[in-house]
Amino acid sequence: MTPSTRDTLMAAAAELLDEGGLEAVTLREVGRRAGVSHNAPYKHFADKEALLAAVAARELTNQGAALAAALRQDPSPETILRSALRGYVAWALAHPARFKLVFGFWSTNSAELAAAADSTRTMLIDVVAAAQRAGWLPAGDPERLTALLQAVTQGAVDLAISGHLEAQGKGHASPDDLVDDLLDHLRASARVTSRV
Amino acid sequence: MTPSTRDTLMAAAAELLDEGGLEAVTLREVGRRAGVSHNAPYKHFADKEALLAAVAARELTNQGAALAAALRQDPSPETILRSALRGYVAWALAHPARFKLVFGFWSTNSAELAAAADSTRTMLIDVVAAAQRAGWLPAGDPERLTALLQAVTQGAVDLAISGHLEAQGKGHASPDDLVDDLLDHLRASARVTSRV
DNA sequence: ACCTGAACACCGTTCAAGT
DNA sequence: ACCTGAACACCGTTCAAGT
Repeated sequence: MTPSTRDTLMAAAAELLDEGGLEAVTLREVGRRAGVSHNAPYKHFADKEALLAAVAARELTNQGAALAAALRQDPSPETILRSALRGYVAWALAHPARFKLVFGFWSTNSAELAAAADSTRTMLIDVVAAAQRAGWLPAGDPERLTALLQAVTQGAVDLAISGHLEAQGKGHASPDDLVDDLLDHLRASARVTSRV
Repeated sequence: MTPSTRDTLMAAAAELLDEGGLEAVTLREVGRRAGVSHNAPYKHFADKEALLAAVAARELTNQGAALAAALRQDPSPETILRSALRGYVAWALAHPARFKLVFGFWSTNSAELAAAADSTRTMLIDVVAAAQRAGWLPAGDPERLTALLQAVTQGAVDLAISGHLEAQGKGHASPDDLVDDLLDHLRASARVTSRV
Protein backbone atom coordinates (compact mmCIF):
# COMPACT_ATOMS: atom_id res chain seq x y z
CA MET A 1 0.00 0.00 0.00
CA THR A 2 2.17 2.82 -1.26
CA PRO A 3 0.96 6.27 -0.22
CA SER A 4 -0.88 8.34 -2.79
CA THR A 5 0.86 11.28 -4.40
CA ARG A 6 -1.59 13.49 -2.58
CA ASP A 7 -0.46 12.15 0.80
CA THR A 8 3.18 12.38 -0.22
CA LEU A 9 2.68 16.03 -1.12
CA MET A 10 1.02 16.77 2.21
CA ALA A 11 3.79 14.98 4.08
CA ALA A 12 6.43 16.99 2.24
CA ALA A 13 4.61 20.22 3.03
CA ALA A 14 4.34 19.35 6.74
CA GLU A 15 8.02 18.43 6.79
CA LEU A 16 9.06 21.76 5.25
CA LEU A 17 6.74 23.56 7.64
CA ASP A 18 8.39 21.99 10.67
CA GLU A 19 11.88 22.57 9.33
CA GLY A 20 11.67 26.18 8.23
CA GLY A 21 8.26 27.60 8.95
CA LEU A 22 5.64 28.71 6.47
CA GLU A 23 8.09 30.63 4.32
CA ALA A 24 10.02 27.43 3.65
CA VAL A 25 7.00 25.79 2.07
CA THR A 26 7.21 26.42 -1.67
CA LEU A 27 5.37 24.31 -4.19
CA ARG A 28 8.59 23.80 -6.05
CA GLU A 29 10.35 22.34 -3.02
CA VAL A 30 7.29 20.31 -2.09
CA GLY A 31 7.33 18.78 -5.56
CA ARG A 32 11.06 18.14 -5.34
CA ARG A 33 10.71 16.26 -2.05
CA ALA A 34 7.73 14.32 -3.31
CA GLY A 35 9.70 13.32 -6.38
CA VAL A 36 7.35 14.98 -8.85
CA SER A 37 7.53 18.07 -10.99
CA HIS A 38 7.03 21.51 -9.49
CA ASN A 39 3.48 21.80 -10.72
CA ALA A 40 2.22 18.29 -10.11
CA PRO A 41 0.55 19.61 -6.89
CA TYR A 42 -1.96 21.40 -9.12
CA LYS A 43 -3.41 18.03 -10.10
CA HIS A 44 -4.28 17.36 -6.44
CA PHE A 45 -4.92 20.79 -4.97
CA ALA A 46 -6.45 23.90 -6.44
CA ASP A 47 -3.46 25.98 -5.42
CA LYS A 48 -0.85 26.40 -2.71
CA GLU A 49 -3.40 27.64 -0.20
CA ALA A 50 -5.56 24.54 -0.69
CA LEU A 51 -2.58 22.31 0.04
CA LEU A 52 -1.82 24.23 3.23
CA ALA A 53 -5.48 24.17 4.25
CA ALA A 54 -5.51 20.40 3.83
CA VAL A 55 -2.45 20.07 6.06
CA ALA A 56 -4.04 22.35 8.66
CA ALA A 57 -7.30 20.41 8.56
CA ARG A 58 -5.48 17.14 9.14
CA GLU A 59 -3.72 18.57 12.19
CA LEU A 60 -6.99 19.81 13.63
CA THR A 61 -8.67 16.49 12.93
CA ASN A 62 -5.88 14.64 14.75
CA GLN A 63 -6.36 17.02 17.64
CA GLY A 64 -10.06 16.23 17.78
CA ALA A 65 -9.41 12.49 17.56
CA ALA A 66 -7.11 12.69 20.57
CA LEU A 67 -9.80 14.46 22.57
CA ALA A 68 -12.41 11.91 21.51
CA ALA A 69 -10.09 9.12 22.63
CA ALA A 70 -9.68 10.78 26.04
CA LEU A 71 -13.45 11.07 26.32
CA ARG A 72 -13.87 7.35 25.68
CA GLN A 73 -11.66 6.55 28.68
CA ASP A 74 -14.26 8.40 30.71
CA PRO A 75 -12.29 9.77 33.61
CA SER A 76 -13.56 12.76 35.54
CA PRO A 77 -14.39 15.98 33.64
CA GLU A 78 -11.54 17.68 35.46
CA THR A 79 -9.04 15.11 34.22
CA ILE A 80 -10.32 15.27 30.67
CA LEU A 81 -10.32 19.06 30.61
CA ARG A 82 -6.84 19.38 32.06
CA SER A 83 -5.35 16.78 29.76
CA ALA A 84 -7.16 18.17 26.72
CA LEU A 85 -5.72 21.62 27.29
CA ARG A 86 -2.31 20.16 28.12
CA GLY A 87 -2.39 18.08 24.97
CA TYR A 88 -3.17 21.12 22.86
CA VAL A 89 -0.36 23.09 24.48
CA ALA A 90 2.13 20.25 24.02
CA TRP A 91 1.22 19.89 20.36
CA ALA A 92 1.53 23.63 19.75
CA LEU A 93 4.92 23.89 21.44
CA ALA A 94 6.23 20.83 19.61
CA HIS A 95 5.07 22.09 16.21
CA PRO A 96 4.81 25.87 16.40
CA ALA A 97 4.67 26.26 12.63
CA ARG A 98 1.72 23.89 12.37
CA PHE A 99 0.03 25.72 15.22
CA LYS A 100 0.46 29.04 13.45
CA LEU A 101 -0.75 27.52 10.20
CA VAL A 102 -3.89 25.99 11.69
CA PHE A 103 -4.61 29.21 13.40
CA GLY A 104 -3.90 31.42 10.42
CA PHE A 105 -6.24 29.31 8.33
CA TRP A 106 -9.09 29.19 10.79
CA SER A 107 -10.57 32.25 9.15
CA THR A 108 -10.17 30.92 5.63
CA ASN A 109 -13.30 29.16 4.53
CA SER A 110 -12.23 25.57 4.32
CA ALA A 111 -15.19 23.30 5.02
CA GLU A 112 -12.91 20.54 6.26
CA LEU A 113 -11.20 22.90 8.68
CA ALA A 114 -14.44 24.39 9.98
CA ALA A 115 -15.92 20.94 10.58
CA ALA A 116 -12.88 19.76 12.53
CA ALA A 117 -12.83 22.90 14.65
CA ASP A 118 -16.54 22.69 15.36
CA SER A 119 -16.39 19.05 16.37
CA THR A 120 -13.58 19.72 18.83
CA ARG A 121 -15.33 22.75 20.27
CA THR A 122 -18.54 20.81 20.82
CA MET A 123 -16.70 18.10 22.74
CA LEU A 124 -14.98 20.71 24.88
CA ILE A 125 -18.26 22.43 25.70
CA ASP A 126 -19.73 19.14 26.89
CA VAL A 127 -16.77 18.56 29.17
CA VAL A 128 -17.01 22.08 30.55
CA ALA A 129 -20.74 21.66 31.19
CA ALA A 130 -20.05 18.41 33.06
CA ALA A 131 -17.41 20.12 35.17
CA GLN A 132 -19.89 22.87 35.96
CA ARG A 133 -22.49 20.35 37.12
CA ALA A 134 -19.82 18.82 39.35
CA GLY A 135 -19.33 22.25 40.90
CA TRP A 136 -15.74 22.29 39.73
CA LEU A 137 -16.22 25.23 37.40
CA PRO A 138 -18.37 28.30 38.02
CA ALA A 139 -21.91 28.40 36.62
CA GLY A 140 -22.82 30.35 33.50
CA ASP A 141 -23.06 29.82 29.77
CA PRO A 142 -20.79 26.81 29.07
CA GLU A 143 -20.03 28.08 25.56
CA ARG A 144 -18.72 31.29 26.97
CA LEU A 145 -16.69 29.58 29.66
CA THR A 146 -15.24 27.27 27.01
CA ALA A 147 -14.29 30.32 24.95
CA LEU A 148 -12.49 31.73 27.99
CA LEU A 149 -10.53 28.50 28.42
CA GLN A 150 -9.67 28.41 24.73
CA ALA A 151 -8.58 32.03 24.87
CA VAL A 152 -6.11 31.45 27.73
CA THR A 153 -4.71 28.36 26.08
CA GLN A 154 -4.34 30.09 22.75
CA GLY A 155 -2.84 33.21 24.26
CA ALA A 156 -0.50 31.35 26.58
CA VAL A 157 0.88 29.36 23.66
CA ASP A 158 1.26 32.56 21.63
CA LEU A 159 3.20 34.21 24.43
CA ALA A 160 5.39 31.13 24.86
CA ILE A 161 6.16 30.73 21.16
CA SER A 162 7.05 34.38 20.80
CA GLY A 163 9.35 34.08 23.81
CA HIS A 164 7.43 36.44 26.05
CA LEU A 165 7.00 33.98 28.84
CA GLU A 166 10.67 33.20 29.31
CA ALA A 167 11.28 36.93 29.41
CA GLN A 168 9.81 36.84 32.87
CA GLY A 169 12.01 37.08 35.96
CA LYS A 170 11.80 34.23 38.38
CA GLY A 171 8.28 33.26 37.33
CA HIS A 172 9.32 31.16 34.34
CA ALA A 173 5.64 30.38 33.92
CA SER A 174 4.89 27.86 31.18
CA PRO A 175 1.66 27.87 29.19
CA ASP A 176 0.58 24.91 31.29
CA ASP A 177 1.17 26.99 34.41
CA LEU A 178 -1.06 29.78 33.10
CA VAL A 179 -3.81 27.33 32.17
CA ASP A 180 -3.56 25.76 35.61
CA ASP A 181 -3.68 29.19 37.23
CA LEU A 182 -6.91 29.98 35.43
CA LEU A 183 -8.44 26.64 36.37
CA ASP A 184 -7.47 27.24 40.00
CA HIS A 185 -9.01 30.70 39.98
CA LEU A 186 -12.15 29.36 38.33
CA ARG A 187 -12.47 26.66 40.98
CA ALA A 188 -12.13 29.29 43.67
CA SER A 189 -14.68 31.43 41.88
CA ALA A 190 -17.05 28.45 41.68
CA ARG A 191 -16.87 28.07 45.44
CA VAL A 192 -17.78 31.70 45.98
CA THR A 193 -20.69 31.51 43.58
CA SER A 194 -22.10 28.36 45.11
CA ARG A 195 -22.00 29.92 48.56
CA VAL A 196 -23.91 33.04 47.60
CA MET B 1 8.18 70.14 7.60
CA THR B 2 7.75 67.52 4.92
CA PRO B 3 7.95 63.96 6.20
CA SER B 4 11.18 62.08 5.63
CA THR B 5 11.31 59.37 2.97
CA ARG B 6 11.73 56.88 5.79
CA ASP B 7 8.44 57.97 7.37
CA THR B 8 6.71 57.97 3.99
CA LEU B 9 7.86 54.40 3.41
CA MET B 10 6.59 53.28 6.81
CA ALA B 11 3.25 54.99 6.20
CA ALA B 12 2.89 53.30 2.83
CA ALA B 13 3.69 49.92 4.39
CA ALA B 14 1.12 50.42 7.16
CA GLU B 15 -1.45 51.48 4.59
CA LEU B 16 -0.91 48.38 2.47
CA LEU B 17 -1.00 46.26 5.60
CA ASP B 18 -4.40 47.61 6.59
CA GLU B 19 -5.76 47.31 3.08
CA GLY B 20 -4.69 43.81 2.12
CA GLY B 21 -2.82 42.17 4.97
CA LEU B 22 0.82 41.21 5.11
CA GLU B 23 0.81 39.62 1.67
CA ALA B 24 -0.16 42.94 0.12
CA VAL B 25 2.99 44.58 1.43
CA THR B 26 5.61 44.33 -1.31
CA LEU B 27 8.63 46.58 -1.45
CA ARG B 28 7.77 47.42 -5.01
CA GLU B 29 4.30 48.66 -4.12
CA VAL B 30 5.63 50.45 -1.05
CA GLY B 31 8.07 52.31 -3.27
CA ARG B 32 5.34 53.09 -5.79
CA ARG B 33 3.09 54.63 -3.12
CA ALA B 34 5.95 56.54 -1.59
CA GLY B 35 6.83 57.91 -5.01
CA VAL B 36 10.31 56.42 -5.12
CA SER B 37 11.87 53.54 -6.99
CA HIS B 38 11.26 49.97 -5.97
CA ASN B 39 14.59 49.65 -4.25
CA ALA B 40 14.86 53.01 -2.56
CA PRO B 41 13.69 51.33 0.68
CA TYR B 42 17.10 49.65 0.88
CA LYS B 43 18.65 53.02 1.61
CA HIS B 44 16.54 53.30 4.77
CA PHE B 45 16.03 49.72 5.90
CA ALA B 46 18.29 46.70 5.71
CA ASP B 47 15.59 44.67 4.02
CA LYS B 48 11.85 44.10 3.90
CA GLU B 49 11.80 42.51 7.33
CA ALA B 50 13.50 45.53 8.88
CA LEU B 51 10.85 47.82 7.42
CA LEU B 52 8.08 45.64 8.83
CA ALA B 53 9.82 45.44 12.20
CA ALA B 54 9.99 49.24 12.31
CA VAL B 55 6.25 49.47 11.60
CA ALA B 56 5.54 46.89 14.30
CA ALA B 57 7.74 48.70 16.80
CA ARG B 58 5.94 51.96 16.16
CA GLU B 59 2.57 50.32 16.81
CA LEU B 60 3.80 48.82 20.04
CA THR B 61 5.31 52.12 21.12
CA ASN B 62 2.01 53.89 20.50
CA GLN B 63 0.31 51.23 22.57
CA GLY B 64 2.71 51.86 25.43
CA ALA B 65 2.25 55.61 25.19
CA ALA B 66 -1.51 55.22 25.51
CA LEU B 67 -1.06 53.18 28.66
CA ALA B 68 1.38 55.70 30.09
CA ALA B 69 -1.14 58.46 29.44
CA ALA B 70 -3.83 56.50 31.26
CA LEU B 71 -1.48 56.02 34.19
CA ARG B 72 -0.88 59.77 34.41
CA GLN B 73 -4.61 60.36 34.89
CA ASP B 74 -4.25 58.24 37.99
CA PRO B 75 -7.66 56.69 38.39
CA SER B 76 -8.06 53.46 40.33
CA PRO B 77 -5.98 50.43 39.33
CA GLU B 78 -9.18 48.67 38.30
CA THR B 79 -10.08 51.43 35.90
CA ILE B 80 -6.61 51.56 34.42
CA LEU B 81 -6.41 47.81 34.00
CA ARG B 82 -9.82 47.49 32.40
CA SER B 83 -9.26 50.37 30.02
CA ALA B 84 -5.75 49.20 29.15
CA LEU B 85 -7.01 45.77 28.16
CA ARG B 86 -9.98 47.27 26.37
CA GLY B 87 -7.71 49.65 24.50
CA TYR B 88 -5.52 46.80 23.36
CA VAL B 89 -8.53 44.79 22.21
CA ALA B 90 -10.00 47.76 20.34
CA TRP B 91 -6.72 48.44 18.57
CA ALA B 92 -6.31 44.78 17.58
CA LEU B 93 -9.84 44.51 16.21
CA ALA B 94 -9.53 47.78 14.32
CA HIS B 95 -6.20 46.81 12.75
CA PRO B 96 -6.00 43.02 12.69
CA ALA B 97 -3.14 42.99 10.22
CA ARG B 98 -1.03 45.26 12.43
CA PHE B 99 -1.89 43.10 15.41
CA LYS B 100 -0.75 39.97 13.57
CA LEU B 101 2.38 41.74 12.42
CA VAL B 102 3.37 42.99 15.87
CA PHE B 103 2.74 39.58 17.23
CA GLY B 104 4.54 37.72 14.50
CA PHE B 105 7.57 39.93 14.99
CA TRP B 106 7.71 39.67 18.75
CA SER B 107 10.04 36.74 18.41
CA THR B 108 12.30 38.41 15.89
CA ASN B 109 15.16 40.12 17.62
CA SER B 110 14.42 43.76 17.05
CA ALA B 111 15.83 45.81 19.91
CA GLU B 112 13.26 48.54 19.34
CA LEU B 113 10.43 46.04 19.50
CA ALA B 114 11.73 44.30 22.61
CA ALA B 115 12.16 47.61 24.43
CA ALA B 116 8.62 48.73 23.64
CA ALA B 117 7.15 45.41 24.72
CA ASP B 118 9.15 45.40 27.93
CA SER B 119 8.15 48.92 28.85
CA THR B 120 4.48 48.14 28.40
CA ARG B 121 4.74 44.91 30.35
CA THR B 122 6.44 46.67 33.26
CA MET B 123 3.67 49.26 33.46
CA LEU B 124 1.04 46.52 33.39
CA ILE B 125 2.76 44.60 36.18
CA ASP B 126 2.74 47.71 38.37
CA VAL B 127 -0.98 48.18 37.79
CA VAL B 128 -1.67 44.53 38.58
CA ALA B 129 0.37 44.75 41.78
CA ALA B 130 -1.60 47.83 42.84
CA ALA B 131 -4.87 46.02 42.16
CA GLN B 132 -3.64 43.12 44.25
CA ARG B 133 -2.82 45.41 47.17
CA ALA B 134 -6.33 46.82 46.87
CA GLY B 135 -7.66 43.27 47.23
CA TRP B 136 -9.24 43.50 43.82
CA LEU B 137 -7.10 40.79 42.32
CA PRO B 138 -5.95 37.57 44.03
CA ALA B 139 -2.51 37.47 45.65
CA GLY B 140 0.48 35.78 44.04
CA ASP B 141 3.34 36.68 41.72
CA PRO B 142 2.19 39.83 39.88
CA GLU B 143 4.29 38.94 36.84
CA ARG B 144 2.51 35.65 36.52
CA LEU B 145 -0.91 37.17 37.02
CA THR B 146 -0.06 39.77 34.38
CA ALA B 147 0.93 36.99 32.01
CA LEU B 148 -2.46 35.37 32.61
CA LEU B 149 -4.24 38.61 31.77
CA GLN B 150 -2.13 39.08 28.65
CA ALA B 151 -2.76 35.50 27.58
CA VAL B 152 -6.53 35.82 27.83
CA THR B 153 -6.51 39.13 26.01
CA GLN B 154 -4.26 37.84 23.28
CA GLY B 155 -6.23 34.62 22.88
CA ALA B 156 -9.60 36.36 22.93
CA VAL B 157 -8.49 38.68 20.14
CA ASP B 158 -7.12 35.73 18.18
CA LEU B 159 -10.41 33.89 18.47
CA ALA B 160 -12.34 36.99 17.47
CA ILE B 161 -10.17 37.78 14.45
CA SER B 162 -10.36 34.22 13.18
CA GLY B 163 -14.13 34.34 13.55
CA HIS B 164 -14.38 31.70 16.25
CA LEU B 165 -16.23 33.85 18.69
CA GLU B 166 -19.09 34.77 16.38
CA ALA B 167 -19.43 31.06 15.66
CA GLN B 168 -20.98 30.78 19.08
CA GLY B 169 -24.70 30.33 19.49
CA LYS B 170 -26.48 32.95 21.54
CA GLY B 171 -23.35 33.82 23.53
CA HIS B 172 -21.92 36.25 20.96
CA ALA B 173 -19.17 36.89 23.45
CA SER B 174 -16.77 39.64 22.41
CA PRO B 175 -13.11 39.68 23.44
CA ASP B 176 -14.08 42.39 25.93
CA ASP B 177 -16.66 40.03 27.39
CA LEU B 178 -14.08 37.31 27.88
CA VAL B 179 -11.64 39.70 29.51
CA ASP B 180 -14.41 40.97 31.77
CA ASP B 181 -15.35 37.39 32.64
CA LEU B 182 -11.77 36.70 33.67
CA LEU B 183 -11.59 39.84 35.79
CA ASP B 184 -14.87 38.91 37.46
CA HIS B 185 -13.67 35.41 38.25
CA LEU B 186 -10.37 36.77 39.56
CA ARG B 187 -12.19 39.17 41.84
CA ALA B 188 -14.28 36.30 43.15
CA SER B 189 -11.14 34.25 43.59
CA ALA B 190 -9.50 37.11 45.49
CA ARG B 191 -12.39 37.14 47.95
CA VAL B 192 -12.02 33.41 48.61
CA THR B 193 -8.30 33.70 49.15
CA SER B 194 -8.56 36.62 51.52
CA ARG B 195 -11.10 34.75 53.61
CA VAL B 196 -8.97 31.67 54.09
C1' DA C 1 -6.45 10.53 -14.96
C1' DC C 2 -1.91 12.09 -13.96
C1' DC C 3 2.32 14.23 -15.06
C1' DT C 4 5.95 17.24 -17.47
C1' DG C 5 8.57 21.35 -19.49
C1' DA C 6 8.29 25.85 -21.12
C1' DA C 7 6.55 30.21 -20.35
C1' DC C 8 4.61 34.48 -17.84
C1' DA C 9 4.13 37.82 -14.33
C1' DC C 10 5.73 39.01 -9.95
C1' DC C 11 8.85 39.50 -6.05
C1' DG C 12 13.24 40.40 -2.97
C1' DT C 13 17.75 41.69 -3.48
C1' DT C 14 22.16 43.32 -5.57
C1' DC C 15 25.02 46.30 -8.25
C1' DA C 16 26.88 49.77 -11.15
C1' DA C 17 25.91 54.24 -12.08
C1' DG C 18 24.09 58.80 -11.51
C1' DT C 19 23.25 63.63 -8.54
C1' DA D 1 24.00 60.85 1.27
C1' DC D 2 20.23 59.34 -1.49
C1' DC D 3 18.22 57.53 -5.54
C1' DT D 4 17.65 54.97 -10.16
C1' DG D 5 17.49 51.20 -13.85
C1' DA D 6 19.05 46.87 -15.19
C1' DA D 7 19.84 42.38 -13.82
C1' DC D 8 19.51 37.81 -11.13
C1' DA D 9 17.42 34.13 -8.74
C1' DC D 10 13.18 32.57 -7.09
C1' DC D 11 8.23 31.78 -6.79
C1' DG D 12 3.02 30.80 -8.00
C1' DT D 13 0.38 29.77 -11.76
C1' DT D 14 -1.00 28.54 -16.54
C1' DC D 15 -0.86 25.96 -20.76
C1' DA D 16 0.15 22.88 -24.40
C1' DA D 17 1.67 18.48 -24.76
C1' DG D 18 2.70 13.81 -23.47
C1' DT D 19 1.38 8.70 -21.30
